[in-house]
Amino acid sequence: MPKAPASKRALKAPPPPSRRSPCPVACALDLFGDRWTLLVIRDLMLGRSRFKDFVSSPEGIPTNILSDRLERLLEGGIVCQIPATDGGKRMAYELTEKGEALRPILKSMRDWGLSWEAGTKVLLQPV
Amino acid sequence: MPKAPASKRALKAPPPPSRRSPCPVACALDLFGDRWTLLVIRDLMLGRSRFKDFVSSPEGIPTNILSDRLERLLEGGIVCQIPATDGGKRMAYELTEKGEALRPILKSMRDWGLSWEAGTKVLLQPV
DNA sequence: TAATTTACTTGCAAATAGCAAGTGATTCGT
DNA sequence: ACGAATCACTTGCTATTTGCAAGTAAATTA
Repeated sequence: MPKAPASKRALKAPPPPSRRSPCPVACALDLFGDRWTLLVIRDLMLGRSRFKDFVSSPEGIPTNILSDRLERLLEGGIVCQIPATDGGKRMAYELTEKGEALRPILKSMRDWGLSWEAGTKVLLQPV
Repeated sequence: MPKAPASKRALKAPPPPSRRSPCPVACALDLFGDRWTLLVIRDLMLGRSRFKDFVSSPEGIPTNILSDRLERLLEGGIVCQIPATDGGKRMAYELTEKGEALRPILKSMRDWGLSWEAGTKVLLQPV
């Protein structure tokens, strides 16, 4: 088996009920308002599901950050773990219904970037 | 006049063309992938336009962070400055067309939060 | 014109990010 | 079945960023 999930000491996850406000946007940003989380979710939406897949995305997320973000996404109910399809003992990550519901956000971000940021283009293809 | 805009030393803005990848999502996150920027944009979309308005939003953004974020948004072409409507000498911030184009992102984030995060509710009303 | 408000800056401690180098299971190749 | 490679992480360390509290100076108000 792989090692136990990310320890609490490595990169601290904030105690869950410390919302800055009841605003739905603020609350969403408490969950994924950082430079990396939505890129992992992007990868999941394109069918990537394994730790190594996220690591090998073009942005090069550091592995300790990835561990922390996956842990937060699990705690937030946005992803879950399932047995990998290769029949082995390793696990894969998958979006929950709550995570799938983020798709319009990612789509509108992609559209905005393509429209307003010169030189951007879709490079990752669905699996 | 108020003091000159935020200095470069206070909180460093990254050299513009250091994109992590040409992905439109990654590029968008380079501009507003943090806990505060989209809250300022939310306020702007609701008609707030002055420094003090952003400071008095319920999340309580620290003023040094706000200065830094406004500076980045100006550099990124997402906001601009215009004379405040009160006829005085002070300036107000306003979304550019590029900034206005972020509206679908904010809307989908609000909808997601309202649907999936218990206890969230719209609290800020348009001016 | 004195007091208040606005729009910031500065200094500092604490938290977070990110790099490089492990570590120990699992899987692959032969 | 055994060694080598891969996978999914953790650890240690430094650099950067955050966020609080306390200024500061111009603009506005009384």
